[in-house]
Amino acid sequence: MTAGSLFPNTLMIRKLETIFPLSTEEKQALQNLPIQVTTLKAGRDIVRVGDRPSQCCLILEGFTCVYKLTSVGKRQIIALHVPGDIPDLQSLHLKVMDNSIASISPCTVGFIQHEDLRRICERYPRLTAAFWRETLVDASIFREWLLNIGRREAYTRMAHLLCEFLMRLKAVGLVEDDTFDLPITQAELADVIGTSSVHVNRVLQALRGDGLVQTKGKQMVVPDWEKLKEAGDFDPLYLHLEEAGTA
Amino acid sequence: MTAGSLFPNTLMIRKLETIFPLSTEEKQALQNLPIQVTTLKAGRDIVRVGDRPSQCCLILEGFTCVYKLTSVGKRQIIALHVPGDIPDLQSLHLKVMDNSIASISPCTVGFIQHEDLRRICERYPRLTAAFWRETLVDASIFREWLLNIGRREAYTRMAHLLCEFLMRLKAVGLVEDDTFDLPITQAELADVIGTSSVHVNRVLQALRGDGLVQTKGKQMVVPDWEKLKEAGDFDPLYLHLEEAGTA
DNA sequence: CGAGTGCTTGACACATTTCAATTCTAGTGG
DNA sequence: CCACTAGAATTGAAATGTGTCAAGCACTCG
Repeated sequence: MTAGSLFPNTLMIRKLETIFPLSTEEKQALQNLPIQVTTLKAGRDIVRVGDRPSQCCLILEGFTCVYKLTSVGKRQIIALHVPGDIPDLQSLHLKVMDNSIASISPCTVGFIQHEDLRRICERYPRLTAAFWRETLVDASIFREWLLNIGRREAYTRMAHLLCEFLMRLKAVGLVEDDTFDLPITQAELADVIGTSSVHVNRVLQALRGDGLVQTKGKQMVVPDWEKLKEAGDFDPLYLHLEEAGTA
Repeated sequence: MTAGSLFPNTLMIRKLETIFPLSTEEKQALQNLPIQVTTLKAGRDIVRVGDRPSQCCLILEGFTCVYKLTSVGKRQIIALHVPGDIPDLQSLHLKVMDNSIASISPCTVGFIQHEDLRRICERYPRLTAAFWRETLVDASIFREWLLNIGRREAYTRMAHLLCEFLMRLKAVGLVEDDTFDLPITQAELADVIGTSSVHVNRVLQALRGDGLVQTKGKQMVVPDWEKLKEAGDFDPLYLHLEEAGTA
């Protein structure tokens, strides 16, 4: 699963291209973007609240999360990002970070300078649109998470999250036989769905008991996609994957 | 409070201009945007999930909300919008609406065709940036709401919401003497902060009892901003108002 | 003045949190 | 290769925030 090892930017190109085909020139421009690749252990901050970054961070391998803290130290994970995502693309236009970003699993990430991104956006307006759209899909996921956390109970929330993960990982080729890696701790899952880790544990047991998921260590198996979808009240519309290629 | 009555677009221009000054040409282009103005009663849908709009909706007067429904009919309000906002700007790049938008109070709204917006974005890249930024601020608010709903209890959530409202309404000149109109039902407030209307009622009583807000009908008075801020665990960073004009 | 809608209140049910202890697991160094 | 250990998962029991139900009250508007 060493996605995009030859050219780190390939992952990003493939993803942007699912929206509308890119010209050779546009692809070339993306391919030539200078990118500085780094590896990280799990649980390391990549960007912090209050930072004024001059670069964006492209996930190449592993998982990262966007999180915020309450003044009493409670953590809410706002978003999970998988290879191909740019979790702080917003920083291109919002000077100060209003959230932190951390690695959840060991990660490879690449940093791209804002100025370089701005340059190719100026030259290729369609790339601007593509990047803009990326941030809009992120926002759409936030909206669904708000519904999920605000109006569904923990069992459903968790099922919903698993559905989303399955679909998003499938989209980047990280699912085989309804099985995917979920290198994330129960305490972290709790921070995602806004409950306690104890409750996450119980909810996962219930889901397993109902035959909706099986766990093999860090691996998740979804034996019955339709059943999980129903349990999670899941409609993939908000991921805006369908409309890809319909430009 | 008939904001922007002469030229409906003026409101939008004023808001975009808080980010960086616009050239006469850019302002002219915005001013000339064809816009179709309509008035609405409270509680009317403006756009619905599944729609594929060919226009965006600019709020001129009144309040609107973005909402989503659970399959069992529970509603979560994802966002509240005030005059000057464009709640479905996302539709410029996401074909299918993943949420609905409704008026909360009687409203005046203006519709702007996507093609017109696209045209001036092509011609004036800085306007693209400005619109993009608008959607990024929306997303930032989603993030804060996720923290709010996921990790704070109802009392704090409500205080936080009031803080946000006060600041956002101040930014568009709709606050006088720490007083602002909140033409929104308790049931709707419940849908905003993800609780029941009964609980909203009790929480509001508690806030009043603690001297954090006073209510005069539909009006809200905030006698002690610092105290409310603390009660709401509120830090305005996420609204990205400060950095305006620092271009 | 009636009617409807929104607000308020009380009592009870229940999902979820918190605390605390125990078991399991993976990674480390000897 | 095994003992050791820190972190993660699991379990139980009690505390609590919040939802639900149901009824009464109070506006507002025609």
